[in-house]
Amino acid sequence: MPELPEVETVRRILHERLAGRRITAFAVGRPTFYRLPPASALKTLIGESIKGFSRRGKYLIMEFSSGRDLVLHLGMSGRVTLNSSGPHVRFQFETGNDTVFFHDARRFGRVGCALPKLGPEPGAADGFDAHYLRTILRGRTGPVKALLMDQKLVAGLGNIYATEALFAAGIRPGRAGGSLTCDETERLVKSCIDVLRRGVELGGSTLNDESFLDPLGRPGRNQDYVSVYGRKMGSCGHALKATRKPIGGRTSLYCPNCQK
DNA sequence: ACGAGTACCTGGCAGC
DNA sequence: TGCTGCCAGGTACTCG
Repeated sequence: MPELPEVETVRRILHERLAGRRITAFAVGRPTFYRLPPASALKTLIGESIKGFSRRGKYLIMEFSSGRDLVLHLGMSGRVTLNSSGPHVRFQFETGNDTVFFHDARRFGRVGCALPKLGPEPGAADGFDAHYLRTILRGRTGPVKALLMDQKLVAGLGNIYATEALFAAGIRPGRAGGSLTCDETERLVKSCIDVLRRGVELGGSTLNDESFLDPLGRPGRNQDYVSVYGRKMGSCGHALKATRKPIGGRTSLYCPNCQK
């Protein structure tokens, strides 16, 4: 499922390939997302020139020279492909010699949505530091993993990277946010930045069947460096456990030996 | 303000 | 083999 590194991988490829191009056609598939601008609104993008692609958290932003933006969220099964169609195409557009397809089997993706309020991004010069993390965790009784995945507090982390960051910092996912020591908070800041940076450098994570592929159909390489997520044994050599209660509605893995 | 729960959706897979 | 039913997960919503 696309988190910050996967979305950034998509952004880089689309930007490099499509910046400066003009939209010549736009088509909407069926059934579409339950939230998508009407086809008539999308059709008004025909003739617009693509200034480039930017990103905020997990949101991909298509910027036009006219000043208009189209905000895209890939949900958990969204994919963008260049010149390669397939099932579950929700919309597509043509520009130059390329056709860009937006696929989404589970239809959790969104298009044209307004960018919501998002927290700072780990690794960006954005204010995500130990002071900030201490401030948002102070007094919180909810599990630290749920807080890390709350996009209003921290932008970009989903289940995979939050799981990995907590493992790297030696902190159990179910710990109350407010229970972290200063030392743990500092370790967690560093590990969030590290796991996301490595994910971006390696072109995202392509786990077994939850296959992320970039717009050119290439898998990421970060899965070879995943320590916990989707594994039975951690990279530390210990058997992993799932938290008794799901966190934020999803199962959470940790190493009972290395994470306190 | 906070935390917990649920709807949204469907491919894939475990279990019978 | 073929069926059922459950699980995965990001966001937005409701409820206490």
